[in-house]
Amino acid sequence: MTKKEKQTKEQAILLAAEQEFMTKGYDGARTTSIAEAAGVTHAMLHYYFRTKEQLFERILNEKMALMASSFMAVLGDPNLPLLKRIEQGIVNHFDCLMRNPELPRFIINEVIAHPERQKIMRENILNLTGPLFAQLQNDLDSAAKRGEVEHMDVRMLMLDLLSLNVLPFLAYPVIDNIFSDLTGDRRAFFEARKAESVETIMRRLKKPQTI
Amino acid sequence: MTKKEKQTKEQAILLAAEQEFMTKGYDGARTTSIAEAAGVTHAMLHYYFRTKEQLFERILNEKMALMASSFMAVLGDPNLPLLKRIEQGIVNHFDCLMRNPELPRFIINEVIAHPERQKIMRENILNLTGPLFAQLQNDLDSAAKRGEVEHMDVRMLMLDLLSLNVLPFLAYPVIDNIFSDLTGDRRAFFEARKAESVETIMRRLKKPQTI
DNA sequence: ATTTGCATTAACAATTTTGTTAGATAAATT
DNA sequence: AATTTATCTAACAAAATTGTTAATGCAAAT
Repeated sequence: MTKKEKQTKEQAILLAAEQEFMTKGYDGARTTSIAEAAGVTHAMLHYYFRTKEQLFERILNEKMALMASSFMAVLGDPNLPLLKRIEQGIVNHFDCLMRNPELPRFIINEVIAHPERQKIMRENILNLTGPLFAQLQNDLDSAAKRGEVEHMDVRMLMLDLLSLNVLPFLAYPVIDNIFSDLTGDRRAFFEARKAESVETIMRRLKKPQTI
Repeated sequence: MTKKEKQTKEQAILLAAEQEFMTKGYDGARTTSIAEAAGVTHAMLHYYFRTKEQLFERILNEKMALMASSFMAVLGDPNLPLLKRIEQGIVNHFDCLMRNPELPRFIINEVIAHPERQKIMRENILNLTGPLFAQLQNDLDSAAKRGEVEHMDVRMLMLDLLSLNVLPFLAYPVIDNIFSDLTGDRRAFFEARKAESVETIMRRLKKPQTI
C-alpha cells in the first residue's frame, strides 16, 4: 500500500469521525460505527488515533478553529461605516453558520460535557477576538457621541446578534415542528431569518428620530 | 416497607434520573449512576421502570410539558394592550427559563437524537399554542393597521423573542468564557439580558417616529 | 536481495452497561 | 393466621464498546 493510500485511509477515518461526532456527540458516537463508515477495521482507528478521546480531540480542535473564525467574521470590515460594518458582520456570520449548521450545538454540548475544555476554547477564541471587541467598543462609543447610534455595551450587542443568528440553527428541528409551514423551504427560511437578524439589530442600534 | 417508603424510593430514582438525564443527556446518562445517586440498587431501577428508555420517557414527557407551559407563558395576558402584553410575555418566558435553565438544551438535543420524538412534541405544543398564535397575529395586524406597530409575521416575532431569551441559557458556559467579566455575577447577567430582550423586541415592533 | 519499518488484520481481552432472575422479606388481603 | 401480592437484594448474564496484540503483508531504503 502506497503512502497516498495510507493518507486516504487516515483521512477517511477523520471524515467519518467528523460526521459521527458532529451528529451524535462524543457520548453517542461509536468507534466501530466510525470505522465501518470509513470502510476500515476498527483496529485501524486505534492504530492511527490511539483512543476515541484522541480522535475526538482532533475533530474538536478543528471545530474550535471554525468557531473562532466565525467570531472573526462577525466583526466585519473596520473600514466600513459602523452600521454597514455591523450589517456585514451579521451577514458574514450567518453565512458561516449556513455552511456549518451543526457547529454551535456541537461546541456547546461538548464544552458543557467536559468543562475542562473551556480553557482550550478561551485560548482559541478570546485571545483573537478580545482586542477586536475592545476596538469595536471604541467605534461604537464614538458613533454614539456623534448621535449616530444608541450607546451600547458591545458585548450585549454581540449577544443580541449571536442569539438571533445562532438559535434558528440550534433549534431548527424544534422550530420545524412548531412553525412547519414557515420552515418548509429550508433555504428560504434561513434567508428570511438572516434579513430579520439585520433588521432587528439595526433597529436596536439606530436612534429613534425625534420630532 | 410501607407504601410511603416505596413511593419515596421510586421518587428518589425519578429525581436522580432527572438530574442525570438533564445534565448528561440520554447517551451520557448511566443507569447505575442514577441508582447510586438515588441510594438504591440498580435492580430497583429496572423493577420500577423496566428499561433506561422507559425511565427516560417519564422525564422527557415531564420536560415536554414544561416546554409547552413556557410557550404559553410567552403569549402574555390577552387583555393587556399589545405592547404591554408582549413585554409581559417576554418577562414571563424569561423567568420560566431562569427556573429551568437547562430545559432548552435538553429538549433540543433529545429531539435531534431521536427524531421520532418530534411527533410527541408537535402534539404537546402545537395543538395548545397554534390557535393562540393565530389570535396574536390578528391583534398584531389590527395594531399595525392603526399604525401602532410595524406589520410583522407573528412567527418571526416569536423567533426573535425566543432567540434572545433562550440563547443566553443554552450557551451560558461558552459566553462565560468569552465575556467572563460580564457573566461573573450570574444573576445580574441574566437580569440584564432579560431587560435587553425586552428593549430589542420593543424597538423591533415600534414604528420609528417620523418628522 | 535483504533488511527495516510502517500498515493491516484477525483474534482476543477488559470493562462497562443494561437487563434478568430466583429467592428472600415485608406488606396487604382474606 | 394463611395466603397472596408487592418490594427488594445479590448474583448472574448478555451484549456492546473500547482497546490490545501477535502475526502478516508490503513498500521503500540499504
